[in-house]
Amino acid sequence: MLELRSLPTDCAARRSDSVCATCGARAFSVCSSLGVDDLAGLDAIAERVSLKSGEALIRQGESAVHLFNITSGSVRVYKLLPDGRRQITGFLFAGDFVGLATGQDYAFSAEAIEDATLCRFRKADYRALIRERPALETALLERATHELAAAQNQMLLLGRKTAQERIASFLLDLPERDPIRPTEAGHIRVPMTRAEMADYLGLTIETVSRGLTKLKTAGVIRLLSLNEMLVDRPERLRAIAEGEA
Amino acid sequence: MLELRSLPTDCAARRSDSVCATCGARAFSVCSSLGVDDLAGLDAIAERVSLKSGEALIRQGESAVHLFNITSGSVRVYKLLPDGRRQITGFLFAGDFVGLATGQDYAFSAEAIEDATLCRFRKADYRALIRERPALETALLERATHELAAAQNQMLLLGRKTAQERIASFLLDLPERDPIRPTEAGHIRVPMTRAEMADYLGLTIETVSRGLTKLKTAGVIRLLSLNEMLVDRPERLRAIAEGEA
DNA sequence: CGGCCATTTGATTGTCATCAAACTTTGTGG
DNA sequence: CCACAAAGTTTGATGACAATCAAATGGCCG
Repeated sequence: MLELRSLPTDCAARRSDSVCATCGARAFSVCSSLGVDDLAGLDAIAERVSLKSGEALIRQGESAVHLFNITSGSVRVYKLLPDGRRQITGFLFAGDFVGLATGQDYAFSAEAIEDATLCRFRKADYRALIRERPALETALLERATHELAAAQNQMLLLGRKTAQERIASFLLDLPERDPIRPTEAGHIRVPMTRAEMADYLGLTIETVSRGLTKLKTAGVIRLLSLNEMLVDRPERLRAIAEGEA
Repeated sequence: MLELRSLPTDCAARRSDSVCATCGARAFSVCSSLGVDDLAGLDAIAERVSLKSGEALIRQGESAVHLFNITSGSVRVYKLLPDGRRQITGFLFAGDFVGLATGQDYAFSAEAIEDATLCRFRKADYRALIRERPALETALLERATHELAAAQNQMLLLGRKTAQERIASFLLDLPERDPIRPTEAGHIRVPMTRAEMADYLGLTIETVSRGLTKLKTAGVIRLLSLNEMLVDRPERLRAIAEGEA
């Protein structure tokens, strides 16, 4: 199911968010995403993985042997209850890591929500590498604490915000997480479906749809297509997200 | 407001969860909590802090100069919405760190929910120390990833579980987070109020109270006092928590 | 063009919040 | 040690927001 190729060695040289000529990946590479200059060691232990929309890279309960860094595309991370209820705990984009958590088995699943490319590492290899490169570990710790802060925000959203507030918050957060910046300001790329938004926001599809319609009717946003929105009144959106309306 | 004393140097030697003769702290010390042997350097930059129940150690929005490790007692970490709605993002106990997140200002508040003692570090000092001791950073990264996994569980709880499932989940998780183990199995120490439980579970006080009463009526738990419970049917509690009932 | 799936819109229901009051525990001072 | 006040908790009645059930519309791909 996973299409594998070896990682071109000069990928370590990529620092910008432009296209990499060798491996064709858009956006950030592992190296640039960590802000570390010389990570030649990473190439040696990395495999390149291509996923089509919907394909899984991590399955809850399986042995946690790999660790991934997203090169392009988007990924959903989620947990399931026995009866099938799903909570998406995060959307990940180019530059993000998946599977860092220690532990015998994966405690979550991860799937591409659009075609994606990734770098794959064996955890054992990666741990060995880290021992020689403290800068790598520092960068990872910084990332982990950022993710923890984001997780706390999401808990506030899920525990205490109304449906309308959750939707507004989501529209504000999404563009600053996604490294693919659209040309126009206020333009939001929405690579996920309504069902995925709902499972991320702790709502149903219908409530998400109604909430977006309400924002549209209020003149706060425009729905350019199912996957593209335009924020006409960002200050209004911000006020709604914080419950000040 | 904060009572400060210098940290006795031999605190670094503590490895068990017993009482420290020198500084009087119960449970884990910084050192034992990280599983690192020789952390003499930490003592040099640590201050000892005592808090009475309700006192704050971190205030949302203030400059993030300090970092804490809890020596004894319990702490609530929370975020507020402008209109006062509160989400408690976690309860912390002896051995836990608070304030690791990078960033100019604290993005949350933290207060003691019962009398507590802590070790306080200046972030700048602590960063300098880390540079010389990679083992410390490794331990912190491990902790951070554990906390991330816990945060994902909490998102599942807040986004997709019913009131009854949330309460059952909470009663199952609490004892394994709290290092103070009661003598009897199935005995749960509940150092927080119903209001705090509610703000952690995304519910109201009334719903929490009703849920506990329901568990009691069903013969799943007994309420020994407001702050002590006994689980009579753990398998039942687990089934409820996972939505299998 | 037709079929399928995702999304939107509408009607109704249910769970939990809100409002309200009684009860219990805790701490304080006489 | 008891009496009282204050805070926290439980229990009850009602209401609101979002879920569920249901149907129509719209977009996409063969």
